[in-house]
Amino acid sequence: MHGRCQRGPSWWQGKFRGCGYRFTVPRMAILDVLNITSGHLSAEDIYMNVHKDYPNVGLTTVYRTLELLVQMELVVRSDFGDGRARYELNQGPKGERHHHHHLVCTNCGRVIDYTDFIKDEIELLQRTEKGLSKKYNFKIDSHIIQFYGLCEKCRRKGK
Amino acid sequence: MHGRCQRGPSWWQGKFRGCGYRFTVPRMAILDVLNITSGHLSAEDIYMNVHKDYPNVGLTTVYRTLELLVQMELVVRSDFGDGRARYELNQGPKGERHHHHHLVCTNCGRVIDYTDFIKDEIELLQRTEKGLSKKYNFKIDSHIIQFYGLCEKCRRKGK
DNA sequence: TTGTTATTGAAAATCATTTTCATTAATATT
DNA sequence: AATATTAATGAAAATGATTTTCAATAACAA
Repeated sequence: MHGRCQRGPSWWQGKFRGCGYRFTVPRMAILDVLNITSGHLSAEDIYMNVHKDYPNVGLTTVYRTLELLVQMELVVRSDFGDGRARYELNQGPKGERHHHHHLVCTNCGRVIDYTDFIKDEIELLQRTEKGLSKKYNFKIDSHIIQFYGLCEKCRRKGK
Repeated sequence: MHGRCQRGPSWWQGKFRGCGYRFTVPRMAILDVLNITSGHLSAEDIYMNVHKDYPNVGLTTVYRTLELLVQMELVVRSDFGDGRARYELNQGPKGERHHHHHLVCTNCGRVIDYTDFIKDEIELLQRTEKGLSKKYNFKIDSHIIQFYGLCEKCRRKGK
């Protein structure tokens, strides 16, 4: 690959230092896992991945770091209704934010990100948000849109 | 009031019997609480309310009954991200279903139901669902739309 | 190199929810 | 109405994700 990645260890380090936090080995390891692995990882998933290379990083630290990363808006936490939170990086390697919503399979738990149709949704959301803000004097900061159903595989299995 | 209520003990009893379930005192008490109290109650909330009149109904039974009611589609379970599930009756006293979405205050936890803009949303959702179903061969059964932010009160307090 | 203090890991605590299991009670049957 | 059947119940224990506690460690400024 040519060129260098705009994100990665040194960028993260700067971000941490800038916020007054220390850039520690466990924190880097956790960010690495999130960066390399695609998908929606649970704290346990992340812990197990980190554990391969850094067996002395504890689960507690994973939770604490994730909390910090969410607060720093480097990571997004989602809840798909299976009793455990899921985490994913908020930004791609170039820093672009992939605003997306989720399709969640209620049978196998698979989560599909989709960015299609987002445009229409955004438009509706903006209208709705404007209307709701006015009517209820409610300041909207964020929203959740999720679809639940059966994924291709589980449909075929006739669940 | 004139006329009689289309919903209530005897109707519920019929529904239960029809499904092959017994209509017990705890189940009636729990439905009563859900019927009388408006809003989004946690299992604990319901337990405490039931407990006033029926001190020997246990929390376990509340959980079990709620699970049953959700499965019977008499009750809707929601998750507002505070670590406990919330429950509300799916139908008003006349049997009408109030399809609504939620505004959740991230400061005080207040939840506002809204039915405005639902028409637009439904339309968009149908389009989106159709598109997503086709593209990902995903059979969509349900969706969640929730807005998070600050309610009027909390805004004034300058949170 | 050293001091300061944020960060860490292990173990214990928390908290909502679920499971277990012996007892009770709703309903069908007599 | 009395009895039998078995679904439903309640108390206590178990579960499982997440949080807290606290003494030890390590990042980084001086």
